[in-house]
Amino acid sequence: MLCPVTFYKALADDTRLKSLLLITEQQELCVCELMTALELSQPKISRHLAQLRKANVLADRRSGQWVFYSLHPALPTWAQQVLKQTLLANELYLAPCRQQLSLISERAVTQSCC
Amino acid sequence: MLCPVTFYKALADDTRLKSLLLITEQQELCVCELMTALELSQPKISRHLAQLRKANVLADRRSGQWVFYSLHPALPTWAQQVLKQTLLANELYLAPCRQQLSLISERAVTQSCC
DNA sequence: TTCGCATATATGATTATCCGCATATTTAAA
DNA sequence: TTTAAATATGCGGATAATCATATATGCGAA
Repeated sequence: MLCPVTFYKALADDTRLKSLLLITEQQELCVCELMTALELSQPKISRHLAQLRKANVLADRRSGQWVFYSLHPALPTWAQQVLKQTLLANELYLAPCRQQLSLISERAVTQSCC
Repeated sequence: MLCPVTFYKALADDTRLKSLLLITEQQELCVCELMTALELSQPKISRHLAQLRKANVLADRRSGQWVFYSLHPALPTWAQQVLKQTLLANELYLAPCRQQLSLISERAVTQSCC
C-alpha cells in the first residue's frame, strides 16, 4: 500500500520526475538511456532510480549488462493516472529529454548501445 | 505557469498534503480549522500555508480576524485533477483529520469559533 | 487606546536531501 | 581468467527543509 505522501516525495525532484515521466511514456528504459536523455552522471541517475525502486514506484529487470526500469506493476491506479495526466499536460517539460533520446536511438541502429 | 516539479514539491510533506486535500474537499478552510484538524501548532500550519501561497497553489482571503485558504483560481486543471484523484483514492488518509474537523463544527454551533 | 484573539514571521538548532568522487558488483566478451 | 562496459553503492560535504520557541502584526471589541 503506497502512502500518498511517499509517492509525492518520489516526484518532488527534477531528476526523478523526468525519469518517471519518460518511463511512463516509453514503458521501459535502461540507466544509460536515462543518462543521455537527462544528460546527467551515472551515479546520480542510479541513485535516484534506487530511491524509486525502494519506494515501489519502479520495478527493475536485468537483461544482460543492462537494467531496465518500468513502472512497478503494483503501482496504484490513481498514481498511474497522476503520472499520465502530468505527462499529457506538460508536453514541453520533457522536450529536451526526448530530443536527446532520439539521438541515441538513431545511433543504436549502427552502433552497439548507449 | 506552474512547473510540475514545483507542484509536487508542494505535495511532498504530510502537513501540506493533508491541508491541501482537506481544502480540496471543503473548498475553504481557515488556519484554526486546519490546526485542530491536523492537531498541529499554529506556526507550523501557518508556515506551510505560506509556502503553498508563495507557490501559487493556494489563495488566501482575509475575513475579519480569520484568514481562509482555498485552491488558487489559477491552479492548472491537471493539478486540480491530481488533487481530486488523490483525495478519492485515499479516503482513509484524511479520516482522523475529518474526525477532528467534525468536532469543531459541532462546537461552533454553540461557541464562537475554533 | 488598550486588550485579546487569529495569524504571520524571525531565529537558531536539528535533520533530511542531494551531490561528486571513488570504488564495488555484475555481466559479456576476449 | 583477464578486461571492459553497465550499474550500484559507500562516504563525506554542502545545501535545503523542517521544527520549536519567541515575537510581531492585524483586527475587533471594550
